[in-house]
Amino acid sequence: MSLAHAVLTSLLEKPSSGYALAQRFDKSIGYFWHATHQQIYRELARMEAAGWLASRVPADAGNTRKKEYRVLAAGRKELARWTGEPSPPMDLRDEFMVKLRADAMLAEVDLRPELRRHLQLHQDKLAHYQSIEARDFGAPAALQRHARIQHMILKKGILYESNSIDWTQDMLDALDALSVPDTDKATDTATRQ
Amino acid sequence: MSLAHAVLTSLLEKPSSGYALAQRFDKSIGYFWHATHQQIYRELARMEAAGWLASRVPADAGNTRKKEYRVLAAGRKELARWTGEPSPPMDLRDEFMVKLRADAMLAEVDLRPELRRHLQLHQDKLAHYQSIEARDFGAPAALQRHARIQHMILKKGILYESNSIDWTQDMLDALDALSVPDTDKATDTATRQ
DNA sequence: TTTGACTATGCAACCAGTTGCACAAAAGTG
DNA sequence: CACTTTTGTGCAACTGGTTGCATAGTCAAA
Repeated sequence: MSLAHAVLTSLLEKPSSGYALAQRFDKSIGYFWHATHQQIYRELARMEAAGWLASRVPADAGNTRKKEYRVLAAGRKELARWTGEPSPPMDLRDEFMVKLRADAMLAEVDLRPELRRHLQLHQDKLAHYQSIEARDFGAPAALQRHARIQHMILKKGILYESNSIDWTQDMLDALDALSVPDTDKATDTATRQ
Repeated sequence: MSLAHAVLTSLLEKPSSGYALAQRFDKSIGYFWHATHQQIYRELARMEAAGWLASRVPADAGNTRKKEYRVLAAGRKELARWTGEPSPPMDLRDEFMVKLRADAMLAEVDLRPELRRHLQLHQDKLAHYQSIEARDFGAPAALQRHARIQHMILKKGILYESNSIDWTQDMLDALDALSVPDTDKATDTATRQ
């Protein structure tokens, strides 16, 4: 169970309502752990029942059902415990790679338009990350521990996107090279591995 | 549903039993789409029911329950259809990044041993990918379409691992710098491994 | 010859994540 | 004033993935 811990971390950074949490999730921890509002509400309810969180009606609630959650000592302790556990290495689960591999066998679809679309998405995301970097980590001073670590995490995202841009471009070039040449329709098969 | 399509692709590359498929999965398509034997058997049963696959008892079955599956025209068609659909960009889901971020707030656990463990795992995986590359894609000739594409996919894995190695090393250096107070620079070369 | 490792398939229960829907107050817009 | 959008919470059903267990034949070594 680690959505719970992602939520705990986010709440530790700033006590919030479920809604605000869902919003924030998409643009910080959500880079490495996406979640829908449904999942978040469900986890908040569970964790409150487990005594990891407490909720209160915030000042700006009006007469809405808005609730603000904060982390209790038990939640903090659980988060520390979990943080010390070993993690499995991230599993890449890239649907598009499967499609490319399928197309390597079938050669029926031109995947270049989709590659170009992905290229654009990666470029947008990179630009977005870089603007966050400039805004939040531009000053070379102010290097507190938590800021340093968060900066490194953001850098991982930046690295990943740059990487993806380069690779996608190479893949496009390779497909161009394959589709231009005059002949050789090698579709059949018997592969290794 | 895309485990089904990953299985179709793999079967298209080579008709196999569920067991063999599960084995192979771990070292080819499995780099980008992991699955347990349970999932694979379940998908095979579903797809056979849907008429995408046919099974037969292979010659080397003895009197075991071994079955060999192959892709039928309907399965091929479905795979082509799916391949043409747009894919969502891969979602990174990295538990360890969440832990780092939690530790940025808590500062209770030393995550460097775990980082070193991950560094080793990435290095092993990179070495493994590179040995596959040397074995299967070493010859600069023989560049058939499907081999070119598969090589590019492998390269994506290589790029990702190199990337991860660099970043993990940087993160270790950053944590070293943070844990040694006041003495600027002293740790520069101390931790290179 | 029994034990253990490996090949091979599968059921059942569970847990996590997704989707569709519904409700309701607040704030902005024509 | 009516209308839409945004903020905010939540249930129910479903799908996909994981875990534990059960079964059974083959093969090699103790």
